[in-house]
Amino acid sequence: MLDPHLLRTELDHVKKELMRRNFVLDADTYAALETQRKAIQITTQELQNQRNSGSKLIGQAKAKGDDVQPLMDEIQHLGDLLKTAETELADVQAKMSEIAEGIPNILDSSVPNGKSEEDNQEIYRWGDVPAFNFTPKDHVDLGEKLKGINFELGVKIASARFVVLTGALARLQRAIIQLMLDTHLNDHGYEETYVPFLANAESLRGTGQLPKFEADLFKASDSPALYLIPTAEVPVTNIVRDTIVDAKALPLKYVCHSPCFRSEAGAYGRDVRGMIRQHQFEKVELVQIVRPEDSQQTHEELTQHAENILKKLKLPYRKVLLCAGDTGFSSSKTYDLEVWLPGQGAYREISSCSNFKDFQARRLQARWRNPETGKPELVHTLNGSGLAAGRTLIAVMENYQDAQGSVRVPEALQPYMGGLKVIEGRV
RNA sequence: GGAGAAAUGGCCGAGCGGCUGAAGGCGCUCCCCUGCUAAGGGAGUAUGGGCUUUAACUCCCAUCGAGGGUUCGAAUCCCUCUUUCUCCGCCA
Repeated sequence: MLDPHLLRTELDHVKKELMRRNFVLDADTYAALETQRKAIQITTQELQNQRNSGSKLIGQAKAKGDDVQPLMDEIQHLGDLLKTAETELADVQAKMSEIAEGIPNILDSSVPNGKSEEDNQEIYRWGDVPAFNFTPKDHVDLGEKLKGINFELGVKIASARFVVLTGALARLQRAIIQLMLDTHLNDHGYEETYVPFLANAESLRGTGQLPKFEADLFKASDSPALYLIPTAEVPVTNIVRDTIVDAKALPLKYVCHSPCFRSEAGAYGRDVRGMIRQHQFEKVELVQIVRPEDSQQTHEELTQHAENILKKLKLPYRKVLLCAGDTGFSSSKTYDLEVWLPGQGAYREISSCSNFKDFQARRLQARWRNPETGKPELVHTLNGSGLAAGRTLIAVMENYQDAQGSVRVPEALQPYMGGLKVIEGRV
């Protein structure tokens, strides 16, 4: 959510900023509501004031034993007026917050203009794209040959966009997750967390998935309303909802492995082959809660932490700064890390690292006590995949394949595979 | 799942329908005092909004788990919900 103060005082500026996202803010409607709100709030509070002071007089008169009836007659009628005013006020406020909750974050000034992924800005590439003296297979063919990835079983047990992993490949995914967790714990100083995989509406509202993107979620229960988490960002960031964090405790650095569930409602026909786009996938998520002045720097560091995993696995990737049109609703600035997939001959997203600044914090009422002002102030929140485990598995398979269709185990993963160096096809 | 009890500031804890945004204690901050320490004395110590076309102060409004209701007036009375605790049952 944006600062209501900003919406009040610099509405035109906000509108102009949001144009970069192709988001059209109905400023006139909002401004009209704001004018109404102000007027109604003033009358409401004036009425409340009259009632309060009148009631106080009655109390005092009663204590003295005076006749109270005339006073009571005087303020009795206020009740109805107040009720009307209060209802009207609540109504206007509800309308305003409905609009406000649907407004995306203002982009950082460093975010380039652009409409779609094509306008994203490549920052740099890392690693050498492997040269094969044979035609590299994609992970679907490799997985079939290695008898470790089975999409038919996913369909049988659940539906399309689910998968069953077995044997060494299932273990390889777990090894990848272990490597990531250990790296973030030991090298990057994160704290491991274990969280609910179902989240309530309030939590999802806090991180920005609700109310606007309910269609992307799986709802698991109606009362209470619970949703399968689309990312660990939701439960982990909500750790600080409605809290005032001690300044000395910042930054909070959490790492969390979790499954993620996405309905992929808008993705019919996209990435139907393979496990690029699944309803359920594993991810290791990094979340940081920081002082506002630190978030810019933290964003760079957090992205670096995700990159370090790719480097440990020696997977070629590129770092991309998302353009205005491709940056997510809650984010002010996002770097994507895209890993090279030989099977597709393309770079594909494997991590997304975002600085939300105070956008989520305001929805979450996540604050810290600034020692300089002594006042509670909003924190900044950031997160990034470090990394998506399913896609990492794919990337390892495709980049480490040989002509026989076997997959070498990257050195960094061998300790987690009981020393196994090569995954070979089996009968 | 059944029965009962409870929910008040950073924490503990009081609170008869009116003078209670809230006693008292602890903690914390500042000041005073005493070589140091300990002890002692004094003052202060919730959040959000009205609120910006200077800001601060004063002022006004809201908030005692949440939401409704009764009333001129609710922390206090009534209803619903949530959560926590105790006992029973069930369970990895």
